[in-house]
Amino acid sequence: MPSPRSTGIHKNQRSCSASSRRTSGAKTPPALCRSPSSMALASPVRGRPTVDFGRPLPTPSSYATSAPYLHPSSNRHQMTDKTRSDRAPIVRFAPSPTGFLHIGGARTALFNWLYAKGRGGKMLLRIEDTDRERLTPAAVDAILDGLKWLELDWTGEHVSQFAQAKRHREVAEELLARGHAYRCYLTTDELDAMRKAAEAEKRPLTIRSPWRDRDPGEAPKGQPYVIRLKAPREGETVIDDQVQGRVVFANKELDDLIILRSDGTPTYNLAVVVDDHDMEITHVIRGVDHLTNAARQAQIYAAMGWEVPVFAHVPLIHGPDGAKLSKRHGALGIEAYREMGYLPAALRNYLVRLGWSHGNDEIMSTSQMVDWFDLSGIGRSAARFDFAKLEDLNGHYIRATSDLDLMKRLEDILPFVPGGAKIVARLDANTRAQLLAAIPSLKERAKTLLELLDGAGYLFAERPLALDDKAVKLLDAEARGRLGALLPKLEAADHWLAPSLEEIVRTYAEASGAKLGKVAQPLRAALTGRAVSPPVFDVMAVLGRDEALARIRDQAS
RNA sequence: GGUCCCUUCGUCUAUCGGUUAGGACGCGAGAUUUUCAAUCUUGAAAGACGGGUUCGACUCCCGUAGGGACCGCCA
Repeated sequence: MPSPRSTGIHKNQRSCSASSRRTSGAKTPPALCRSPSSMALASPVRGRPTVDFGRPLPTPSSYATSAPYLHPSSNRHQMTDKTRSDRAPIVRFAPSPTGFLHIGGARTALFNWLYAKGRGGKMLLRIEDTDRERLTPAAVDAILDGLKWLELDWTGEHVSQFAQAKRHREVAEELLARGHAYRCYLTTDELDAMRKAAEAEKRPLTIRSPWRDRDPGEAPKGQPYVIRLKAPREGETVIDDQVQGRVVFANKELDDLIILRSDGTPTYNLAVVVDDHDMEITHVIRGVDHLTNAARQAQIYAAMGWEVPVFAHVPLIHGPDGAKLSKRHGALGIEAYREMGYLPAALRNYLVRLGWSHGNDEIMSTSQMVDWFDLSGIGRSAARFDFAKLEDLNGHYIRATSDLDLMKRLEDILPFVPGGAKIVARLDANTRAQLLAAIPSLKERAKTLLELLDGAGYLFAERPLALDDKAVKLLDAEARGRLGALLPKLEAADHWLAPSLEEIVRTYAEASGAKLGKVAQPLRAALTGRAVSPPVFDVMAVLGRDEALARIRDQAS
């Protein structure tokens, strides 16, 4: 649905209407649109009415009832919200180190980074490594390298979630002590049986542990247990999401999530909540695949009486066929894009426009992105990855990059690209200077650094040149004869520069009654071994007098 | 299956309930041209479907269809 999100005003009108389900509107302080609809639903515990447990809860562990009722006409909600949105945001990028940094993660990081940068805030980096079995140490480096290559910086050192396990356990214990959690002695066998039964009866599985209300004294001594959150069974948990709008979950659909495993380690949802709270994260910007987690996390926040951060769940990136990004498509590590010859600025530009827009702006500098980026510009539908558009953008950025910078990028990727090692071996002061001189004409026609390198192939070719099929066709007897006639004129050139060489060739072509193409194409074939290349006069100039003449001589008759 | 989300040219998207529905990529044609690009001009190309609300709906509501996410002692 093309939802009206261009102006915060409109969105607010929408969200404040009684019929609307959505309450987002990041362009204006969220508080402004909270007034009638969400105020009444708001949990009065804290300023932010993100968690709503609706009607009074049956259990003593009721979260909402412990706090004093706040009359909707009070402006405290707005005050609190205002305070928060005026504060510089602290966001985080929190990848799990199970593999490389993929394209979706890169965009999430970008969005976080832009949001923080544009508001004087900061982005923190947290590695979600609580699952020790799936942890790959190399993955942490891959992620760090990927972010660095994309030029997305973060504040301070990256932190390990696992390192906080003790703190997570403390919070679980605190929840237990305060009656917001319980020890559950359900065995995996019992759990499996419940799953199978649910499947057989074709009813949804919602785990209802009998230990929730059992006397802890009945607990079997020495038997392993997990700690589950005593989640509310009635009412609703609502996420006021800056992208997804107001998303309501019926509490009866959510089961008591495990917060501490039987081995005493914290689970993801607990760890995330504790860390986000401790790191004073104000805005959680992540993929929609975490939307249901947000509901569960909101329950933990509520149980602890902590302030819930602003949530923004961004849609996922799909492959070209509309299905989830797989390894066959673009689910490559970010380093793969580097090795395919894409520029970080181009990738950033491409990624920022995937799911987010600023009017009709397509090509934008990083500082413009920082100025313009806003949560309200993010759409709700998934976007497909389109290499053609990325290539186009990359071409723009290649042309806009200075020759020296391009040279540097080229040398950076040379060790990784096919055939790169050979070029590296031949790079010396002389060839490097030649390459640099060739870049202006090369970058005009390259969409990736790889294409640029391919175009530079003539520089590193050795005599006698190998000719491709089209070049062979170009160099027929007539053409070779022309080259023979042209050769002495070129040898007599006063200056070996493109304009003077062009002058000589044009004069010859006119005198011999041939179209310029009839001379230029054979020249190109002789000089580069191909039918396609940068302008021949530039090629000659870059090659230098001796090499160019020698190559022509090789083919002339 | 349950819960939640989504649906404008092939793709990314714009659109304050009133527009000949705009832009970008890609595709076609032309100009330019020593090739290929680049550049310029130009063409084709979209509101999933069905109801409602309204003087008026791509826009708001409901339904249908299609797509996606989640449903672990993974993150």
